[in-house]
Amino acid sequence: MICGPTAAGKSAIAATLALEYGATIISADSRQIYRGFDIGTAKPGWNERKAIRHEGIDVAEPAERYSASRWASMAMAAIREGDQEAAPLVVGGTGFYIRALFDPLFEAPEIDADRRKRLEWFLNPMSLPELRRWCTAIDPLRAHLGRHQLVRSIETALLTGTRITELHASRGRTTTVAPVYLLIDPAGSLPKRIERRVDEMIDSGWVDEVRALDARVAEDAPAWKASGYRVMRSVARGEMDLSAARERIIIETRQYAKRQRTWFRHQLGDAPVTRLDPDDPDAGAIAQRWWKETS
RNA sequence: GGCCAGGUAGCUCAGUUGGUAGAGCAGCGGACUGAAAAUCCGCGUGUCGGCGGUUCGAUUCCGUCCCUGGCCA
Repeated sequence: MICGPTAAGKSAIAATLALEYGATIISADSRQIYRGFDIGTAKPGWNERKAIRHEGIDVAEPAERYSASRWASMAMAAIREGDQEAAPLVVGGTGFYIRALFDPLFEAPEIDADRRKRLEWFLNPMSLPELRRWCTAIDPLRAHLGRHQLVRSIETALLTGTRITELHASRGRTTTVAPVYLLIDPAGSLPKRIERRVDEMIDSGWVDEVRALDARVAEDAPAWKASGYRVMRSVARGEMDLSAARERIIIETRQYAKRQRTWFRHQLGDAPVTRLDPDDPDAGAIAQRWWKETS
């Protein structure tokens, strides 16, 4: 399990290990799942994908709403199918997905699509404080969360008759794999790395990619939520100039990396964590040692 | 050189009819159980350009100097 903030250099380290030991890489990245969103999500190139087996990339259409549980079952299947010679390397920055793999989500009761749609019709126009009030009444332990979580809490409680809070409590743990983390985080050089990577993306034709996507992908498709893509879309449409967009995207990416760091600081549980600074001259050796201890 | 407009938080600016100041953005910390690159929550002392003066008290008024932009020479 290799994790860390965006642009930290995870994939280079993962690729080295995967090549050397013939491991499969399972991408734990909620944006690389979308077909066509390549440059801005920093997908591995074709050569790399030819040399190393990758799972979890290009598995959904841009307009599809994906989910952590869907990712987790895909990843679990890939782990089971994989040959036993080399353990697969789960690598990515989507902490929530990774946690869903090792610490399974609660069993969600089926919700009737029609009823759900009708309820969302009612809930979606509500202001945040209003949603909060509803959630306080229905499932108070979740009333401090964000908009999406509030809606889901209310939906689940109303349409299944059971609160998410209760579903958590009653969930049976079915963990079959235990994570061993290699946390990659360049202490001070992350902002520079982010800046460099955004420039590389722009140089590789990101604007053209976005222009083509804009022509065929619905404006509100989930894939557009990948950071930078909405800003790039304004550039493609001539509403913003490239240098302003560049600044904005660098900021967005930094903010995302910060949220990732917060996640990895607190949400990894009791699992063993090896820290690796990619700027450390011994980085390669540390990665090797980590792999050997893991296998 | 003269005239005008400015100099307040990292940035863009607001404000104080004299009682030492606050927004947005940035930044920092946090939450997170089927949308997670998402969605949310919390955090603001800064020689109010420098030095003098008036005043019980000046970032605010006066003088002077410095800096920036514009116009005129």
